[in-house]
Formats: sequence, C-alpha cells, structure tokens
Amino acid sequence: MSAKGFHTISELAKEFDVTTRTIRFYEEKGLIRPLRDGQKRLYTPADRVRIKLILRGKRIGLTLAECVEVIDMYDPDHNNLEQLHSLIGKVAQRRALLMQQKKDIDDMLAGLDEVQTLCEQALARSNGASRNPLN
Amino acid sequence: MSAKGFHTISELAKEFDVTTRTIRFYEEKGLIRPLRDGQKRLYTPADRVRIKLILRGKRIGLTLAECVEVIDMYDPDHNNLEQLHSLIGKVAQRRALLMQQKKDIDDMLAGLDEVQTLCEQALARSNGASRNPLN
DNA sequence: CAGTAAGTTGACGTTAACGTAAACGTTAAC
DNA sequence: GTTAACGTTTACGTTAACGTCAACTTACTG
Repeated sequence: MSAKGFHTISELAKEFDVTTRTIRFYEEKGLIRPLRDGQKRLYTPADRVRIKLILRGKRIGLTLAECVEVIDMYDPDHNNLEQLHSLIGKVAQRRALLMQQKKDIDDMLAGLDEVQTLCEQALARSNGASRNPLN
Repeated sequence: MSAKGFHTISELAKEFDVTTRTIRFYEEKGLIRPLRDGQKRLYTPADRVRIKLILRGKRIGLTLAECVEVIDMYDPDHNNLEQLHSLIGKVAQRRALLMQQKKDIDDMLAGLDEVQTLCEQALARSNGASRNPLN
C-alpha cells in the first residue's frame, strides 16, 4: 500500500485479480470515485471496500447496476425519512432474492451429492470387478 | 399439459415466465431437443426439467454454458470410466464455487440486517421525536 | 371463408461488461 | 539518456443472451 493509506490501481487489480481496465470501467460507470494525484488515481480504503463489494455481488450473478443498488443501501445518503421506508422495502426484496439464490444453491449441491455418489459407486463396481478374485 | 404428457412452447413459456424466443434460443444453443409434430415443437417432461435446471442456474448467475456443464453431470452419458474421475473433479470444483456463493450471500444478508436495523432505528427516533410529549 | 390465435424460421438490433490496441506522459534505474 | 515499469485517455471490438420485427403456415371458430 502506497504511503498514507492509498492504493494504486495496479495494487488493487493484483489483489482482486482483475485488470486495471476493469477498475477504470467501474469508475466510468460511477461505481467508484478515486482521488487524483495529478493524473494518477489514488484509491482509499473505502474505494477498496466498494470494489470488494462489487466483486462479491458479481460472484452471485448481480449486474453492476444491482451491485450499486446493494452498496447504496449501506450508504448514509438515503437518510431522508421519505425514502427510508422505501429502503426498508428494497432490503426486504433483496433479502427474498438472496434466499431464493441460497435455495437454488442448496438444490444444486444436493444434485452434486447424488452425482458424486453415482460416480463413486460406478468406480467401486469397476474396481471390484477387476480385483475381485471371483472373476 | 397437452395430451400424452407433452407441453407446448407457450405453456412452458407461461409456466416459467420467459418468452418463447428464450426457449427456442435454448434449443438453438443445444440445451434442449424437443420432439416435433410436423413443424411444432413438443416438450417432454424431461425437457421441462432441463429448462427448470437452466433457469435455476441462471438465477445464481451461471452462464448458459455453465448451466449445461452442471446439467450434463446428471447425465448418464459420462459413464466411461476414463472420464469418471474427471467428472468427480468437476463436481468438487463446482461444489467449491457454490460454497463461495453461499458465503457471499450470507455476507450480503448480514449486511442487509445491519442496514435494516439502522433504518428502523432512524425511523424509531423520528417517530419518537414527533410523538414524544417532551417535545 | 375471413379472422385470429399459436406456431414456425430467418435475420438484424441491443445491452452489459469488459478486452484490446494506439498513442502518449512520468518517474526511477542503469 | 534511454529503457522499463506504470500510469493516462480515447476508441473500436467482442461475447452472451436474448428482443424485435417480418413473412409465412397451420388450426380452429364463428
């Protein structure tokens, strides 16, 4: 980490295993707003966290727009009471989506268990056939 | 369901809330192979299940290619022992990915909990302020 | 038999999320 | 002083997953 707690773009790219192009692209889309030292971008720890959250969202299939939605929920910007109920509603919706995704994942994991069992049985049979002295 | 256990394309489109274009697209890409009655497509229950699996995969952010990968694991086509170990390996990899996704989801759910709590506290304060006789 | 509802095959359009390449500045090392 | 290593902007290319016509056939229905 460069002095004074800032990160360079390539540091973050390496840490998160993305290209610098990707990080600049997120900025183009307004997902992050790094400081500047002349031309060069300086990333604060907060920027770093935002990138982390973006990538986490992407891993479960969120679009960048959806990532922003979620990240914005953390943001103390929606603090006008008018939109506070709205935010609670969005949280509830997002929670429902996530629960559905968890169920989908659990279903797939169960499927994988079956597949693995079948594989192992098939292997056991073929091993047994070749090693079994009765053959 | 049309007689003899077949489904029409629009039945399935309605059931899964996708367009018929989507279903034909999946066929174009080789994800399903419905029978034909002349021109018209007839979908077996097995086709239906495949579509269901595709959409489940998509909900957790899999690409169509990845959906196929997963579905193919169920398929008793990889039964040659040569590829059986390979399949077991793939199952393990996919399992790892799914576990990571579950963790990501749990993290986000925890985040949502925080956000919701903050919202509710903010609401409670503002409600309290307007109802509190001490004001 | 005209209308309409559901099906078909092209074929081109669109959006998201970057990749890739060109052309250039700046700093540190040898 | 020049050669890397790292950074910058601008801009066009690409892939996936459909959307959106258009132009047509088939099947019932009043």
